[in-house]
Amino acid sequence: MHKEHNLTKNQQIIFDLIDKSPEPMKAYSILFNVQKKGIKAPLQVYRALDKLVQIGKIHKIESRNAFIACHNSSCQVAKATAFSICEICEKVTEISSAGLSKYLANFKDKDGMKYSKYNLEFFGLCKKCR
Amino acid sequence: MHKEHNLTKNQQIIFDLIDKSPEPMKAYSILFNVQKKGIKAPLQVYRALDKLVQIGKIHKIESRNAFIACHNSSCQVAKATAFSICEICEKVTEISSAGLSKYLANFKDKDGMKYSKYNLEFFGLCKKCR
DNA sequence: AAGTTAATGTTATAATATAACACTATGTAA
DNA sequence: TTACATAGTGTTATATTATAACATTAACTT
Repeated sequence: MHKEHNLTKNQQIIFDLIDKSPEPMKAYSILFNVQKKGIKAPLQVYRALDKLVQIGKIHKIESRNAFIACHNSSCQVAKATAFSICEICEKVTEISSAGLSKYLANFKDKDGMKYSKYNLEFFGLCKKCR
Repeated sequence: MHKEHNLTKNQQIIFDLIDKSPEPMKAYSILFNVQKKGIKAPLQVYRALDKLVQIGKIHKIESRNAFIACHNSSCQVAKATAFSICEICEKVTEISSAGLSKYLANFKDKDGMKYSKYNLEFFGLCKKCR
């Protein structure tokens, strides 16, 4: 569940674009798409992306350097993320599994260390590509 | 458990360097360190890294664009990796937990999809930094 | 010895991301 | 309502990470 943040103009433009995209978007592809709206420089994009990630409106898919909108109301603001990634078509889906998130949130390593955050990426073939 | 691969000269040089490093190494830092051994170009480094990742001798820490040697004899050749990362000192440790790897290897999503591979990164503060 | 596959060396360039600085907008508190 | 702090903007330049393309060499296979 997202605390409401009032997005600024740039943040809103970039969030809307990512939110409408059926697939993760890369920073320079975002840049290309918003140039007609007056966002001209990479830094403007990266700044908006940083903020959107911070507040949990989008997530970064680390293995792909790409960004998707968060559609998981149970995800704890960028603190606990899990994705499935198809290695053929590159489709990415956010996983929301109560069991998984509970298991990982409570995971302790050998030293009893608990973690404040995690990111999990599963790879395989999606239905279509199998 | 690693199948034995005969590393080539470049692969061996680069593996040795990473293996001796107490922390993950970045590609261009590797390049800098092996230039005296005759490896002059980024591509030579990236090619060796690709191969080493493929055969499971090293892993890439995706959130850091850095590489560490695999010290986990139970890790299934780059198919199932988990790390803890300290957000202050950036210390990275490979996690080997039979419970965790069993849980993740058997994880199925809502559609019953099983995955052939995963990568998990936990973030928090290490003992020293707490 | 010929064919195949993997690795190398090299130059160039693509793709991803941040530094630094001057300026503007917004919210908060006296 | 002014002044202060904080966050966001616009801009130029540059750093960092990664791959394309091509000619060559090494190693393995039959």
